[in-house]
Amino acid sequence: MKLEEAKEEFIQAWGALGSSWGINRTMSSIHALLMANNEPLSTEDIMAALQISRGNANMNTRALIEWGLVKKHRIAGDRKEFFVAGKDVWEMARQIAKERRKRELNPVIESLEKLKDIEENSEEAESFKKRINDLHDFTSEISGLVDKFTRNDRNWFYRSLLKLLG
Amino acid sequence: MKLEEAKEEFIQAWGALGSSWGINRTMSSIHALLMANNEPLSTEDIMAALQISRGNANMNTRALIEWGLVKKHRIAGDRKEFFVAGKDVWEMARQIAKERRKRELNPVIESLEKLKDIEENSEEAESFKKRINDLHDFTSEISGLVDKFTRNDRNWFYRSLLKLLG
DNA sequence: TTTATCTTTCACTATTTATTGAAAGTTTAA
DNA sequence: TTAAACTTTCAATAAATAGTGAAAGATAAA
Repeated sequence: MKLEEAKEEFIQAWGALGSSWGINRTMSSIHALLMANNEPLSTEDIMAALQISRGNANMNTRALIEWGLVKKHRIAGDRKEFFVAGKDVWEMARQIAKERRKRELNPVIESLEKLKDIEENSEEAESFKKRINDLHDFTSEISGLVDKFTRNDRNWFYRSLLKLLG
Repeated sequence: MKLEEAKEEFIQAWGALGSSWGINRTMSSIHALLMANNEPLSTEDIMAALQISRGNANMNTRALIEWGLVKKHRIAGDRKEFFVAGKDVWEMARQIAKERRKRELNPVIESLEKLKDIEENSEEAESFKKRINDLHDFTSEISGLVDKFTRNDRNWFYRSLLKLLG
């Protein structure tokens, strides 16, 4: 397979993965494009490579920066902004986990906490309370795991995982 | 808080979580509705509770059954089908992990494998190959972990997790 | 069989989400 | 300052996704 062809397929595959994870296709395509290219790319490069509008390119590079997956990069003597993707896969995973915990897990945990105090004591109410409690315990556990994962250095989780899977 | 109020809020929260995970809102609302109710519910019950059409209720209960999150339940002397959600949170998590691995992780791993054989040897190609390799290693590792999680009994993963976090 | 009851399908419609592009805003070199 | 170079915003539009409901398809009691 030729390099350029491989890059295109990679952008496709990564874009598809993103959209099944609630991340929009363009955002993950830009991420893939930047991962596939070592040199920093400008907004114009991105527009040309993915055939998208300036507004779209701008919004999504900014989102990637917010997620901590991409960094701005200045090139001396050029006024344009350039973008580069982080190079470390584990660091990338950590950033994604961190964002998603913040956006998705935390709100659900909060909701579940609010739902804990139900004034009724019927059998039905007790059974509902139990489920809510189980869910709360579970999501808190996962949240704690993700937190440890995002806080620790790269090797910590990797070593533990190898031990776990060994 | 009153029980009925709590149920409604739970359905809301679970629906919102689902949609940020690429699962449609109705599907996760039905799931929440069934989790909130011990007794089996019929399609009509679901239609009434969530104010949705028959077609929609049918499609999404079927999807939940495919995902292994909900089971059909027959009530003697009644021709209607009733539905119940599984009661065990860990079992639920395992089913979701299993489905998502199949639908999302596996295709990406396949793509990455195909991308490994690039005929070029330029510096750029080598660097791209390295990234693809790193990603492949990472996704395979995660896939392996998820696989162990889905195959083993509830306590295995829980114990491993505690060890990992200890 | 027949027929009443229940389930599934699917073309159409509604809703939600993503994208565009032009105008407004910002920055910096001269 | 000014004005060229670049970035951001946002109302309008397009595209994707979800939902409806009526009709067709099953199923099973009589």
